[in-house]
Amino acid sequence: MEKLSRRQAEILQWLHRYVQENDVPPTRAELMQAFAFQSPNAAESHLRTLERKGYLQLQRGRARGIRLTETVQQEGLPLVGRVAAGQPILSEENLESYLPTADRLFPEADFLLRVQGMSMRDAGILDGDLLAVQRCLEVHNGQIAVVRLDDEVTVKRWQQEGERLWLLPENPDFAPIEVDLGRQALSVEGVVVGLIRRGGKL
Amino acid sequence: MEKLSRRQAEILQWLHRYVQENDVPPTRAELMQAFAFQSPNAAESHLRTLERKGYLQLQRGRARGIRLTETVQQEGLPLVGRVAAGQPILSEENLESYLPTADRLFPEADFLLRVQGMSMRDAGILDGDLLAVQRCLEVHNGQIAVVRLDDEVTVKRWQQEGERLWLLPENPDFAPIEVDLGRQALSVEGVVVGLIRRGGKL
DNA sequence: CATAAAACTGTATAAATTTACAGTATTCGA
DNA sequence: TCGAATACTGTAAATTTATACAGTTTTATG
Repeated sequence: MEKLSRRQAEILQWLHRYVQENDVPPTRAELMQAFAFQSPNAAESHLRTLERKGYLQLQRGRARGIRLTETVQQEGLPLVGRVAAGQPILSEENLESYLPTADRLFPEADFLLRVQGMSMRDAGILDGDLLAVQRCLEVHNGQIAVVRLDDEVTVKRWQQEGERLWLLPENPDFAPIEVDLGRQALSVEGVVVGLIRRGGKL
Repeated sequence: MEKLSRRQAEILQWLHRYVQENDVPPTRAELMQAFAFQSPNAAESHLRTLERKGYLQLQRGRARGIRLTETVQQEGLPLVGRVAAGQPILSEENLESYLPTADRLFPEADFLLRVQGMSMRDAGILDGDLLAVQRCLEVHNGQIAVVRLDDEVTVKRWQQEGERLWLLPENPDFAPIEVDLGRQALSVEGVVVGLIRRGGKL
């Protein structure tokens, strides 16, 4: 979406608050008053600009016919299922669905990942759970990380000492993975900041 | 709130849908068209009636100045923390806070309960987790139930054979609880239908 | 530096919208 | 059965609102 000038962003923000508070979008005159414009056309042209840039939609010939575009209102989080080899984790192929409103519960999260397997059982992470993941470059010891190793995405607890990294499962049936960061390619997809479990198997 | 006639309810419902779909309340003329009235005053007087009965608020002299009263729109779920003895689980005293939008993730749930203790660890339920609970009267074997026993609220897996009930923890460090339904008072608060875990200890 | 876009003033008017007034027929509770 | 409330028709302003047109000044941007 095309970038907004400072003034335009200011006006868009005001529009949001106005609708929030009044349940009705404002008129040109009201926008004019709020910003102390001397002309209704100042309001009009700002609205036209915001429409052109895709932030709202004007319904011609209707009083207060201003529709704020969805994307600005609430986003939700994309849900990543089975991760295809070689694909970026948030690519179309991996997108299983989309949970609206999930971003409200986990404001820091960037996406949700469906857990496969029981290797983190003792950390309270079961097969089928959805992990809220925040993208990041660095992981601190003790955090649970989502990493890609040999084109496989895995969730493990991070334990690093210099170049030596252990990816620790939380289940005695699984063995820790040892990684030499100097030799092996490993990419960090993010850290786990939350969990959602839904439905039947409970 | 004063009762609505069939026609009035019909109109209120239409108003709700209209706002939902258009982000703007309708004009008298639009309401008139939708119901095939021959006069805008039919719309006007219906709106006045609905206002008098408290279902909406008309902003005089403003185009589309119709505010629908915030009906108890089940937005979000109440979060129950420590449950006080003798109090109904959803009473004011027990309400810790309120998670807006959580109802979207767990449509069947009636409230959230903060878990205390590790007795359900092996079911992936850890101390501090939030359980989405659906109120119900009956629990089936194998479901995880929220029950009140001797004025204490506890979360356990349900295993019943006739009058004999076992409340099974999912952690070898805890002992099962045996209940004789004929003798002991036990009230079912609901069954677990989901789980939310947030933040740091991950 | 030229040119476009941004950010306005100022005026005017057509169209949209609210809202008052004057009725009629029907239903419903007391 | 009587009055009030419901559910409308029909008309006509008064007011609100959108929006076109004609400008000016400032700020980015290639």
